[in-house]
Amino acid sequence: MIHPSEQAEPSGTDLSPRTRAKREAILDAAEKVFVAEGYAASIDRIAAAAGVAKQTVYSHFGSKEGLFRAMAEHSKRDFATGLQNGSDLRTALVAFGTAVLKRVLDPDTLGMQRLLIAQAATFPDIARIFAEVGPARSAARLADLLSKAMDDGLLMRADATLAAEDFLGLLQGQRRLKLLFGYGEPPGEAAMLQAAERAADVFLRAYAPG
Amino acid sequence: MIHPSEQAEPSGTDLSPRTRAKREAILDAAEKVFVAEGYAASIDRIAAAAGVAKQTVYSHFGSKEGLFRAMAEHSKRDFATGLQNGSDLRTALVAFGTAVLKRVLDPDTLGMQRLLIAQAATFPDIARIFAEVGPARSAARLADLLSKAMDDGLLMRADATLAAEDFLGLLQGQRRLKLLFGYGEPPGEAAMLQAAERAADVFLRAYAPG
DNA sequence: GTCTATATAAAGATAGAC
DNA sequence: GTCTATCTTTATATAGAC
Repeated sequence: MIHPSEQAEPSGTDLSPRTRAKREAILDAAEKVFVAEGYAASIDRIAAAAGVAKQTVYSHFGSKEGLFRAMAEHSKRDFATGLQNGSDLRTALVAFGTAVLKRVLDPDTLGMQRLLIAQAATFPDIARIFAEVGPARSAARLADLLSKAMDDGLLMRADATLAAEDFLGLLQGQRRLKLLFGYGEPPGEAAMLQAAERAADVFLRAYAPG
Repeated sequence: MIHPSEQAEPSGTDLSPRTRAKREAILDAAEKVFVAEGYAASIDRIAAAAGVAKQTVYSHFGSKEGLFRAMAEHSKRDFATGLQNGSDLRTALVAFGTAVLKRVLDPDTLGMQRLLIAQAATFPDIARIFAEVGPARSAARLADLLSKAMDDGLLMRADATLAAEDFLGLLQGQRRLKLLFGYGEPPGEAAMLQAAERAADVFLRAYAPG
């Protein structure tokens, strides 16, 4: 049951502007409605939210599963977190940590995380891809930074990948999990900065050279 | 729409053994089927898995929501993690850490976690209760232990609650999250022990006294 | 309390006109 | 490509007999 529209990013250039606009509207509506109501959300509601007919949704995406996959793909853009070089280690860690928290604790992002976790058993590949593009990529960049810091004698010698895991663990603590369970409120900017500073300090104590 | 059977643990003693047995069978089946298929699972399937008629499910729990709540309540039993005193600090941390990992990374438990996270928006109270009974209670006990260790000069003076968060963060890293997303395989006993030892070592370095 | 049989509503998916 | 109208299946929930 492979539908031509179910391929990865099929929205090439051979579509009229009007068609492209509708396609985008459907994907945006799907993201909003799926996040709000889960996979149980009906195509009817998504079509209504997008301002199109239900059949238009099926013309574009073939099935509910096709729409879901396209939506996940569509919302995957720029999920990794950058890393600024040049500054001293603590500053870089704090900046990186704040950026990560800002992304993973954002209410909308949390909704998408819940949705993907909920469907992890049904669509294993989708959630997996998300897990790879998000945390894994950030962790790899961080490991690079830490590895260089070890070379420079700023940190004790250790497995840089594990050290990166440690920093991310310290950074997020149980907060992200709790928020996924709906427990507690998302922290503001100030609280996120504070958490990143605390994580950096604890991490630097643990990995102090000598 | 309050149904008498939707109260907390209504299965008192005023039920025949046969009735109680069916009730238990339904709750067990509900746990299994809900975890496997999500909240989208049909009452039909649950009734079939329990070996009872659909109507029997409704007699006991009134509605799908009532059944879901009762199931969550039912599966909540003994979710907190014990803590052994007496041994030295590192040993206690490793034992505690291993016990926590064994619980939160267990495949069945992960399924329940996914289910509750998926329904966090629909039934905020349920997921919240789970978050409280599980991690929060364990964290509180750990904080007690750490507080005493600080009094004894085994750790530097610090906020014990935050220190407990740090240890739990180091312990779980990104592994729990990744598993929730369906990424990677659950670790075996040896890997969990190793992770707990690593977390303990990093933590003790970060919180070394003086 | 427990079963079989049924009412009713809603959702995924399709047909056919423009 | 997009719409309106419709088919078909399945799910929640209920009625009534034992």
